[in-house]
Amino acid sequence: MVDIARLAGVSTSTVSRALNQSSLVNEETRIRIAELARSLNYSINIGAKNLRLGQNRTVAVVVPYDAQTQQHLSDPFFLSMLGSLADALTEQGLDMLLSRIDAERLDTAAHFYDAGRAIGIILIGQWRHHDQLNELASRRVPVVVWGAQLPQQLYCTVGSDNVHGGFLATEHLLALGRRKIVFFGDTNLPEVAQRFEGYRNALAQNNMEFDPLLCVPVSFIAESAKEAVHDLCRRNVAFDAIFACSDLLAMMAINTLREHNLHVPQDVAVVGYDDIELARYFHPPLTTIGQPIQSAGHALVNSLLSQINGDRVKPQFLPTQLIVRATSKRTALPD
Amino acid sequence: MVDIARLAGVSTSTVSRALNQSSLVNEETRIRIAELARSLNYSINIGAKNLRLGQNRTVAVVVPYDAQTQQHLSDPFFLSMLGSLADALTEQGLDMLLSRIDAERLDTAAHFYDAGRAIGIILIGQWRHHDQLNELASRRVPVVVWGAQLPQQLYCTVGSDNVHGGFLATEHLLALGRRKIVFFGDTNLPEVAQRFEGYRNALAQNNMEFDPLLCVPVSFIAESAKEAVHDLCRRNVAFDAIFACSDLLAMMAINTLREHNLHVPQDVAVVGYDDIELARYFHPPLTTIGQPIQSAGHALVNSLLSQINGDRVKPQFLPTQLIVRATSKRTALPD
DNA sequence: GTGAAAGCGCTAACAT
DNA sequence: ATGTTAGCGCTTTCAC
Repeated sequence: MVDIARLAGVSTSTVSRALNQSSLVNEETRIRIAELARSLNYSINIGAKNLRLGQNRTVAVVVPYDAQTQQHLSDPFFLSMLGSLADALTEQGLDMLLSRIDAERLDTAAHFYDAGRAIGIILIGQWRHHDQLNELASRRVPVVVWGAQLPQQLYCTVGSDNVHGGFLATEHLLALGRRKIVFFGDTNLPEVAQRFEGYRNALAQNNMEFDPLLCVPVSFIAESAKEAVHDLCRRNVAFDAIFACSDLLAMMAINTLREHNLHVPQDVAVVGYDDIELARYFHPPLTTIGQPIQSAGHALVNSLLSQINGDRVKPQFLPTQLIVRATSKRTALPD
Repeated sequence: MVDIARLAGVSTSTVSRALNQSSLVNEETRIRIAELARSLNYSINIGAKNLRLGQNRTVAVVVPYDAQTQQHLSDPFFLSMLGSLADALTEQGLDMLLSRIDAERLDTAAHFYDAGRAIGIILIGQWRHHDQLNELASRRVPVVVWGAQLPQQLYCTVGSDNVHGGFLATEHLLALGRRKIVFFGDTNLPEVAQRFEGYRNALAQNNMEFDPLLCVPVSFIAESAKEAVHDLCRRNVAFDAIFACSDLLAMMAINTLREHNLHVPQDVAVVGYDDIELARYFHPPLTTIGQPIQSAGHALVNSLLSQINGDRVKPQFLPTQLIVRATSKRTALPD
């Protein structure tokens, strides 16, 4: 900037004002300075500007990385979420600092805020550490979490209506006449627990008893669905439907069923969760529960900004929607 | 920091030194300061530190966004790449600033560098603007591009060996006895053009003539593969194999072939490109060309760092590999 | 309309 | 081993 000032024959104050479109500066000099800056490929140093202004336009987006189950960025659902966030942040003129942290230490996400790197944190997935997130919130670190709303929650979440989603999926399978519906998911994770709650609600509403044998604790990595199916077959568990907590699990389950010579949807109907882009292209096209990813990005960013703005923000639910495709088509049931 | 200094009864210099593990500071006071800092959730302000030191540990990762074809972050391949980059950057203690830019204005990516936000740029995909990238490089903006090596290239690329990949795929199909191999891809894109070159090389090596009818300009969005297949069938073009430039295109093509009652691999063998995670889970499991994504992240980051370090860096090729699965199984050819 | 000077939070000579 | 001081690149009072 000092170079520009010298070349333009003015002081740095004037250059600063010119480059910030101040109305106090002469139109003619402003243009001269602007052109000089462009020809030198000069841009204002954002770091210095932020330091001086005590401001910042960066948001940290943090994807927890589960060392145990290895589900990190592998699920396409995350990618859609990142895309949606990138759009929403760009719209607000915010930059996105992307990072991964150990899912067991969600509290470390605060570092970006403490170190002044970011004005707030968007955490994709809440995993098992409700307590750590509460601690962040009580420290007044601006944070929004994509996940489920839990009792005694101090932090702000945005998430889809998991209970309703689980209910929709199960109700749909029941309406098809399926009676032995397997649930695939790790109920230790809050979101999955809520989907499971919806599953049980649907059963209860249809006066059906819940069979613990049919609830299989499957992590989010695809291989675990494969093993789960093998296991069910090995143990001769009778089932005529699967509700899987992610599309990836559903797809993997379908492929594994095929190995056991079980047909989808004739022998086993399958419903997934997320409605990732590939669900539509899968064979057979996958019935699933859609989450409104586009709104998700905006909702997360808006919540964060309100919070930074000092407003009290409430957890937010986004609607879920049943998308019926071929894996749950009505067919003559095998006996 | 001044607060900590006051509370610890020392000067800010001492606090600074203590927090930076300087050996000049008394062990006892260092511990006292460290504990004070922890209890106050204090972290050094990175912006100020960077300003003072004239350093920076942030790399901008830029994903061009093609307004025309809308391929932005939708391809799972990008996600793997982001994951790989996140790993490689973290390993080096670098932060990742993620953003999307208009694919027609790749030069705007330099802004992050000019504004001091990042020490360099990693661009995922080179698209159509070789010239803009050359301009960046001649301005000495540290930049590495995931893409193809082109003639008269001033910037550094890292990419898979596309020519070889295209060759492998085509050679494989020819070895299966396929004779009318359709190529799906937009040869305006350098990487695709190279895969096409490999395709033609394989044909030439087998003394086969290239039929322009069989080269279909398909963009990277899935829907275009669908239309392309419909179009081929409508025009009664005879073909017995497809080599698609991405797995997504291959999958979509397979689904569309099914609508035309064409069986994969019996009627039409299919080979994709990328080996995305879902390729293995698809039905039938997809034969494809694998790119070493894990090494890709490291290669990109290392190239960038060498460049910043002042070394001359050369474009880098990563090996491609044929992964044979079910969509190209040897079968009795229909006549 | 423009310039001089102070200060954002930090570190590194240079003292002591 | 610790304190003093200057300055990183910028913006913004306060003068003129």
